[in-house]
Amino acid sequence: MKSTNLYKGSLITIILKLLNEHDSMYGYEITQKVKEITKDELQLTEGALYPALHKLEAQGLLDVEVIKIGNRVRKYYKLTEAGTKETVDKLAELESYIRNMRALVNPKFRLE
Amino acid sequence: MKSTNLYKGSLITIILKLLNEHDSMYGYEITQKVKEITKDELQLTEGALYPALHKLEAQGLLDVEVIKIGNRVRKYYKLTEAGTKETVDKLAELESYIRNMRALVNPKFRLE
DNA sequence: AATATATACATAATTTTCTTATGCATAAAA
DNA sequence: TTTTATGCATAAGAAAATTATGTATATATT
Repeated sequence: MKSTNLYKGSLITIILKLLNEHDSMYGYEITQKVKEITKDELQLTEGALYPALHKLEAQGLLDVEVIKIGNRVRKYYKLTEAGTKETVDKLAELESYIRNMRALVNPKFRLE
Repeated sequence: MKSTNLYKGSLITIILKLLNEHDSMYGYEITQKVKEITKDELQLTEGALYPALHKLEAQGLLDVEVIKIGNRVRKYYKLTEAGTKETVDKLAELESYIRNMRALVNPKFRLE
């Protein structure tokens, strides 16, 4: 990632959600999609992305399929069933996080 | 902090905003205020909070005043002028973060 | 034809930020 | 009187990132 500290801890959520939406993606594709959606405001760094993908795979949340494009290799990742469940949890955590941060920084959102 | 990874990197923003709103607070008071606002969903840990306060003070963003309550000590922190400016920046970063994360996880929010 | 940029993966060293554990001490409640 | 709450602090370790490299092919540019 290349941005403010706030993105620390968000990478897994981002990866899972994009895979949830696009079914199958490879690493470089994920970096480009994030750049596109955030209009260059968030740039995933390879040093963060690849280890994160490996970790998710090791946890059984992603399956990987290696494809040769000409002489080059691509690794396509997709969610496992466990990965899909985890995505739901991570998205709920994000909503909770945003709700709490809004309440903390904006008294208007401190309801009931 | 005691919660999901998402809160990583948010502590400074939280501290600055609460001090911006309350003028002067001490460490323990900040932990209680955060608990109250988030209904126990976010608990600041002392191991994170106190070093963060010391760091902000060292950076010239906070001033400290030591008060004796009976035989006990409290350290009241308040924003310096630089601290007030930094608060504005941090809040803008948070809004940007939330906007980008919303766009990433919710295709509906991907407006030009 | 040569060179720069884009595509595509990977890992190691270091830094940042936090958790967990511990320590000291007083005040209030059970 | 013993637990809980108040109030500060720091050190060891873990987690997650940044930064710096490395390898290699494909495409654009000069």
